[in-house]
Amino acid sequence: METLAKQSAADVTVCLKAVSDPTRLLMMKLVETNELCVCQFVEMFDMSQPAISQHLRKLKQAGLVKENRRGQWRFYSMNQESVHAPLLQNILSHIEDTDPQLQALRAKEAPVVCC
Amino acid sequence: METLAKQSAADVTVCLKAVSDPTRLLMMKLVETNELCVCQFVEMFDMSQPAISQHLRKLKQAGLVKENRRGQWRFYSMNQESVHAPLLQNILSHIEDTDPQLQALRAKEAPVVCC
DNA sequence: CCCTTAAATCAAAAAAAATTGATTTAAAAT
DNA sequence: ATTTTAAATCAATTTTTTTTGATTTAAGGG
Repeated sequence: METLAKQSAADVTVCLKAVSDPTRLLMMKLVETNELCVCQFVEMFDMSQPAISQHLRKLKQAGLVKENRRGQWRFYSMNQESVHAPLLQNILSHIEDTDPQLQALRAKEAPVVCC
Repeated sequence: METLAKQSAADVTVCLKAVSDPTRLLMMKLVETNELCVCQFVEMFDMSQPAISQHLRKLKQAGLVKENRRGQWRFYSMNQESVHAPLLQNILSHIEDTDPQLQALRAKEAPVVCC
């Protein structure tokens, strides 16, 4: 059961550019099911807060994630309403769940103390 | 009927990086069915020969295309044996055939005089 | 052989993307 | 109101990617 939503080549490029960075691809994989806040990304990826924010900004600009403010935190999750959602899901489905990088990130996800 | 070949996130990134450039994405779409030589790409995309060669090099390094030498010409076509082929096909299937850029390129394809 | 042609390679320049440190915004809690 | 905390934004720097012009390689044809 696959939605084969077609788009222009230019649109596909927007999606691919957003997700062709290893950090952002993994971010999308994490956010496919979960909702995560910025501080969690910072801990998991061991990156500076502005760097994470910039990556999230690119994902948001491409329409791939949606932002959810709750208190002082901002949670990000996959934007299922996006034109890119079918293509993106498709791409993400090619990443094996046993991927070491992905598993390392998920291992860090639990013990987060913030938010 | 879809082969859902899974790969590591790092592998997926290799494929996405190769194809996240508008020129290279369209190159792959053209080469999905056809075999094209360098001089044809140069004419169709109206780009310098070294620029085209560099793009083809990236596609080849990622394993997305295969090279076929015939006389003084080199023909490129999609490498179906690649680990990335299933993902790539999937991505390409999201581009509509009515895409204006794609159609403009295909219109230029016929009157090529070289090779 | 020499000349032509196709296309790769190379080094340099230009353009685009990522990262950083500092600052700002804004929500909550005191 | 003031302080704290989360995260965005900004400007500057660094890194990566793309493009260019020149050169090289190699296949054919005379």
